[in-house]
Amino acid sequence: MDGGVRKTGVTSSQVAQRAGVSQSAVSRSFTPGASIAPETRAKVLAAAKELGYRPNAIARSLTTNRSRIVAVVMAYLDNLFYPDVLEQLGRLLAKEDYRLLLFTGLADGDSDPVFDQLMQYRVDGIVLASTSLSSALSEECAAAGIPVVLFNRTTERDAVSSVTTRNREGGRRVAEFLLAGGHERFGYIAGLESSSTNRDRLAGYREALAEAGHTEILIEVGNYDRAEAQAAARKLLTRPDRPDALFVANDHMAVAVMDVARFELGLSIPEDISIVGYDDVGPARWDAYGVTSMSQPHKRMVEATVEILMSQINSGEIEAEHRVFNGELVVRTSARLPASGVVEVEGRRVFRPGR
Amino acid sequence: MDGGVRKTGVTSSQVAQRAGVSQSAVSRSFTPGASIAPETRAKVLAAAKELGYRPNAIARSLTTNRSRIVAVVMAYLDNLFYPDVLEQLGRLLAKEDYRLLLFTGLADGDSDPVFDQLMQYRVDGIVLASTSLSSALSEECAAAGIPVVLFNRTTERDAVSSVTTRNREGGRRVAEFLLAGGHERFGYIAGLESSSTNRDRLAGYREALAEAGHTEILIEVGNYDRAEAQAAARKLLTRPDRPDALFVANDHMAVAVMDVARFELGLSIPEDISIVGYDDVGPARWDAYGVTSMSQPHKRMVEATVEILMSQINSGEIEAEHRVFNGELVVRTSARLPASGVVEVEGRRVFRPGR
DNA sequence: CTCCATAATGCATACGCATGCATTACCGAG
DNA sequence: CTCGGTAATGCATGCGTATGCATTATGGAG
Repeated sequence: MDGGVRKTGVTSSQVAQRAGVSQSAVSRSFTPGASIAPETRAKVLAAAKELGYRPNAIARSLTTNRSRIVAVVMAYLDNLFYPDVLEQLGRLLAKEDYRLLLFTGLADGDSDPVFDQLMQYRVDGIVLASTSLSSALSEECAAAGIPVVLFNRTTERDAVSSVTTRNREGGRRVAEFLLAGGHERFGYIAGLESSSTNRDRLAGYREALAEAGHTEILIEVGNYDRAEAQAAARKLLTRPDRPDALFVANDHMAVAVMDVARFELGLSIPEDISIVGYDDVGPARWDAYGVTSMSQPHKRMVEATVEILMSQINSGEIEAEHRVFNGELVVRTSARLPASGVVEVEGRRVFRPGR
Repeated sequence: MDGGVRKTGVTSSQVAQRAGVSQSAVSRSFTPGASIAPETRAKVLAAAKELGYRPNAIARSLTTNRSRIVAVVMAYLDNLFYPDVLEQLGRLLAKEDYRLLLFTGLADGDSDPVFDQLMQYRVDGIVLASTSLSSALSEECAAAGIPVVLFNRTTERDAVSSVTTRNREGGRRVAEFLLAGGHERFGYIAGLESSSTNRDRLAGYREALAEAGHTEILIEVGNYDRAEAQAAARKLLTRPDRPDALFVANDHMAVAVMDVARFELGLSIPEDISIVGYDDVGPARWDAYGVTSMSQPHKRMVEATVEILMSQINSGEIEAEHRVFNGELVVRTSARLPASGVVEVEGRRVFRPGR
């Protein structure tokens, strides 16, 4: 089970010998801004090329105490929102000369199980997408000087930064849209109930509905899972008092719900029921669904995430920073249109209720 | 731009001092199978816990010459096939106590740009999904003793293992299915033309059609991209001699094509045109699409990938291994049914032409 | 032509851990 | 009671790089 003899690579000393210089000179040749004569550097680079030398990032990390690796913990990869985020995250981190160590395959909620792994690799930063971290571990990170950014989740704890959108306002906006559309019976298909994102969206939705006199919301839980969302939809949509307006906590579940509504239950959308989702993710935009959905500006969110990381890594100051973005209700065909409030902005139809 | 003073973590020497033992003893306490007295180990672990010690994986890598990191290079994350693969890859690697370093955001074709990065981190293995590697670099890996596995691509080069399905046979099967359905005019929407996967699928398709006397295939190129595939579909489907049978190189493009066919061109599927895809990926199974598609057993493919990696890492023998799996044509509603050959297997309807 | 400031280079060491080797402790057999 | 064998432990060193410090080379000013 272990006979592997990995050939040890070319070292800086070997290059040094070849080039007739010291190991230090080799090191400096690969360090931007180091004090090294151009011709020496040229000699070194030539020798390095001949030998196929590449600096050993592992050894470098040992001395610099910087790994140039950012850990990303991500769940729900079957929700295209996250692969999108992942791809851009990888791109931006690469631009900053950082690598991305991915941890996946665990559920939402607590990332504690993988925490040891992260720490062992002395990552320079941590991004937790669609998941959170226990209070004890957050503080351990802060103590160790490792910046942590929650993506699309929040927590009240300090020392942990976050990047989110105004989910409460988003929920309100959805309610206003559905109310303006003249709907009467409101439903909600929840994500993971413990997630801040889900709680806030529901809170805003409920709030705005209550202000309009609608205090009853039919709720089922989908846990951000396609199959569970479909089961929830079956329950909700076969009731005698079936809602005529349904807010689904994200698009990943919304398209699943639409499949059930249309193909299992034979409902017409939006004639029989209006459906509004969240995220404005790929499939929601596809013609077969055309989900009316609260968009999240994920590009800017990822940019903010990387900005926070880089700033904290470079300054060494771990001060929790909370970036909150605005969403926009993108209007498509999955929900009845209100008489007014739908406007065209930058090629998209969005809902902006008049004041 | 750099004032960060990362607090250096707790070291094994500190733990040793605390526990009143040597640094070696601490190291051995964390090394399974090492010679260490149970009570000594207990003392060490206690001290380690008090101090919050975690072995430094970076330093360990330096001495063991093993990073326990596998690099994964992956393109097309917007095609759910790949996130699926990624998730499982992460899961299986974690089970083997390996970490996953992700490189993404680059196009199909050549992974050379990120190659330096990989090598600098002395990864123990490399998985190239939906992309390939130049011949020179492949050999460099082999020379360095780093196993490389191509996932869903092949190459004639030695020293590089691969995991694929029988794409040629898959293409044939699709052709047979469409022929059995009585179609007359055949089209193909290609993926990236330089990819082995695309070439093989088309070759099999063309071969089987030719055997049946159909030598003309209308071909447009979609490059595995949604927008390009839709543009290709518009061209192909507005021709006067529009095909009545269309094979699309993967499902990611197939659903895009269906959207164009149905919602832009008002075609009925499968009445006006039959569409067959490849991969049997998430959206293809959704009721709104119901794509008839060649499935790829991605779970087993990922398992094989990890098996190859582990075997080569542990043995140190880098001998190219090629694992080839069989697909199955899963029959849904996007293509006209043939009179015979569709059978029910394990809850799925598949096409298995009689001999 | 001399002298000094600066750039370039080498030397030596540290980073945190694993591991071969030597040493010590321990236990059972004779 | 002695001896040999094994388990447990410590010591010392190496892994490949970065970097502070000392030293040497260089070039320009006076």
